[in-house]
Amino acid sequence: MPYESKLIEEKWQRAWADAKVAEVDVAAPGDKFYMLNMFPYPSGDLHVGHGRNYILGDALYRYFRMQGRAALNPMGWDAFGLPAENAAIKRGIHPRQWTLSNIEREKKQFLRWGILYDWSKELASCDPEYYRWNQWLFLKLYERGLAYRAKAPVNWCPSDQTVLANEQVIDGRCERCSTIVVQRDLEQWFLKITDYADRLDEGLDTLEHWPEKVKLMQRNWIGRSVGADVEFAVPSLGKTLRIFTTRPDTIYGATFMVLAPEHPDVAALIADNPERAEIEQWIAGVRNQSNLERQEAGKEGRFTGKTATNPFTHEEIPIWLGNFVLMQYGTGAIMAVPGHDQRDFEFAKQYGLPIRMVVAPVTREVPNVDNLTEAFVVKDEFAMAIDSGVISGMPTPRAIERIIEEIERLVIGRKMVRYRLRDWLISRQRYWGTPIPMIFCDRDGIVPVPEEQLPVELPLDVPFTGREGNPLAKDERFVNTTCPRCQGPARRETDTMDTFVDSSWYYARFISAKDGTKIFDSALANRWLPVDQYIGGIEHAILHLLYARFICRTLHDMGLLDYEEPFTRLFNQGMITKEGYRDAELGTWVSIADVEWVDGKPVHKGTGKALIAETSKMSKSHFNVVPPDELIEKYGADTERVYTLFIAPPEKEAEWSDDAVNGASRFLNRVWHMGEQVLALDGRSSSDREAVAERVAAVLVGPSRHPLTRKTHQTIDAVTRRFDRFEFNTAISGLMELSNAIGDALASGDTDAGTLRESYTTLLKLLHPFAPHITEELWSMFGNEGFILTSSWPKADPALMVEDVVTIVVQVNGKLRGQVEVPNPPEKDVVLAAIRGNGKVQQWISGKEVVKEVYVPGKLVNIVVKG
RNA sequence: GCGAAAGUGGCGGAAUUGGUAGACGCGCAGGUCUCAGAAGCCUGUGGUCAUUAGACCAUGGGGGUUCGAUUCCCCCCUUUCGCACCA
Repeated sequence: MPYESKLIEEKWQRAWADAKVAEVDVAAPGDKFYMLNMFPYPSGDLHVGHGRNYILGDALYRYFRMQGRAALNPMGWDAFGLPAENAAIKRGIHPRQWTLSNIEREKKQFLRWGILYDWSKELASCDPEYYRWNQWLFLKLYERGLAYRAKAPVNWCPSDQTVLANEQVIDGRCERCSTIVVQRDLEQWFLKITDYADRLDEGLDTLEHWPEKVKLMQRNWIGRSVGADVEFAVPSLGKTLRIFTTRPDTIYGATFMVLAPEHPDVAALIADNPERAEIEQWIAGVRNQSNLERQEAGKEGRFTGKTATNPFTHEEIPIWLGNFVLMQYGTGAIMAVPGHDQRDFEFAKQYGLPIRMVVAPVTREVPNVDNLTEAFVVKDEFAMAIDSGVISGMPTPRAIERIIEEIERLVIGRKMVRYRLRDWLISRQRYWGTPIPMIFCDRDGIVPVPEEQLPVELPLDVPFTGREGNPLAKDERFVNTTCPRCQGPARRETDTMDTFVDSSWYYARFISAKDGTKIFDSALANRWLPVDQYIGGIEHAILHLLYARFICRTLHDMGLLDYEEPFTRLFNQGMITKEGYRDAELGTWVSIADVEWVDGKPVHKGTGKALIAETSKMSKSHFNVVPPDELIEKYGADTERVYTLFIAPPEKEAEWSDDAVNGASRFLNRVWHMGEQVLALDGRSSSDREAVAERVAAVLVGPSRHPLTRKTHQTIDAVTRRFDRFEFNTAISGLMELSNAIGDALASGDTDAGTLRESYTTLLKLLHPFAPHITEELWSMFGNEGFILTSSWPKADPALMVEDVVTIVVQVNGKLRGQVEVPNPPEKDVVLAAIRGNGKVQQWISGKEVVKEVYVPGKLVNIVVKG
């Protein structure tokens, strides 16, 4: 009987769905295991690259089920977002309709892959029943002072009349229309993630099962720096300017100050400067530049005309403005120490400002300032302060501590920890998102929408032109409302929330997805959270995961959750790439249908122009997408699953190869036909004396120590360990080895039916997470009741795993001279060959007299050689 | 520039604590079956030399530790990724 993947797969997909095998009663007791794939944005078609992510999760889910865990594996949709709105503008489909039809398509695809989700807990962020809790969360954050409104510079596309996210700005231009993006100051809503910077940083230490890489990226993003804030007096203004520095020990070398052009005190500083007009013009120019342009322009600055007093040297030092000082970090002002900071050094050189050395290498001469080509930046034990008052002679780490004490004693500043992290700007001038539940009243100002009025529903019948900003702002029925306080006329906030807000707490909602009375059930959430295994792409290493960690802490502080960390274990799978072809001159991508091969080189069919082959992420615009449908049609979903996990270690990027899929297909076909052979064998021998003798022998002598049994138990052990370590590729190779061994045993005919059957059914169980349909079918063909999915994971018997190995120790005059392991029972020749073949051991043997050779199975053998 | 990870056949990649480098698969070659092809099955497949037995060389390069190094240590080279004027 041929292996009919299509029939088998449809059959079992229906059976699992009918039996609701993946539905979990969250109130029932059990050894809970919450696993979660990052919920997808429903963009339409899923390709094999997406498949890797979900197949991997499903394999794990099935493994945990077979291990007897109460595994929960829910799925939902990150359904708000820009692409839906763009589709509406481009094709005249309502974002909601577009999104919902995509959800249907993707859901079907999950089913076809044989992925088991608990669909009873499905959620979509564009559903008012979901986003009302998003709004509720916002109100709670507002109550706690964690949501605030402020003016901030944003990316504005003058052509599209809208704000763009940073990701939507490509090389300073609008992603859609290529118009140059400008900076605009707008009133925006922020979430105060900076209040949690320290806790988010410290929490990383508790995440033992997160990839080091992700933790490091988050740590860098948060950017914790320890230093000091110091006040510098400005006598002419009668006030002080506060700076932040991580190197207070270099304060004796601070020969000037630099402020960001946006600094609030700039106006006062240049008020009576004769060059004021020019300086203001320069500031305006700098403010208009993007960060990139600003950096490319090099170091530029202007002298304010005023000076500040260095609190330690008591010198008057000039106050400059500089394009390299950022208003968003620290205090927007620095003390410049050109001798020991490269940026200050470059600025000083450019404007001829004094440079002074106040740190020197411990072991070498003090570098001569005049010959200096770069700043001397060393802050370890091998540097010390010089010419620096009380800290002179101290190694840098000690000098930093000491000078901070001094700063605090003089009450001119204090020790300070600062973070690079900025507050989270969540306003989007976009339609397809959660409306921010706020009302503007002329009398009462900003008034939150009362909880009982939630959700503030997104009106569905709005026009989409794509050219007049947010359509929500044009909808008078939505905008005009009454003030909850004074009942007078008021206007609604028309900005919607960043969709990262939606995804920052969805994992908790799954536990009580249909609860219409609260955001989630705390008691149940505390039982099921945190997520035991979270799976998703590395592209979310910072934003999504950081926001989720932040919101989890705010929920914790509201008393809704016992946990601060939402995800115990994190796994980032790698991307699947594929070769595509692009025009050698223009760089534009060409459809594979238009590629023709001439002398082994790709050329364009129509024009004959040379093409370059380039491997990249699967994308429609690169014409390198592999849709799963044809693949499943031709080989079956099980083949795609096995191939996808076999292709490479799961965390690595992997290149798709249409040829290599054959390998997985052959493997499953072999397993299928082998099953038929084992079944036939079984039927023949089950009633005869051989089988009875086997069973008697098994009881009397203990289990078989047949090599196939040993291989089977070694495989159980290896596959189990590899599952725990996410080494799916080698787990599958181990299963291929076992299947080869069974095939050999079948072919040679020297293995009894019982041993073969035992090994084969074990293979089916171990293979099930990877190829669920075929194994479920074969399992039932062997007359087993119930799903293989709900059967138990095999256990390896250590006694049956051991290879008999003899370790041979070669000693010369009692001194260890070599050691080799050889399989038991060792023939004399084998031992000698092993010794000769093992590196340099032969040199110790040759010319010496072997006085003793002992061969004892399973024991250490000494070969003592007389020197 | 700063930080991190990684370099093993034609390719994807294996190799518990240092212990027969190249498992498993792709590809390739030969064979079998066939009128022929496809699929399947069998055999071979790191390099050099050798008719064979076998020998030597090989895990980016160089050095070190060790009886023994893909693995541990030092230096160098290359690639990829992240951050990027964060004081």
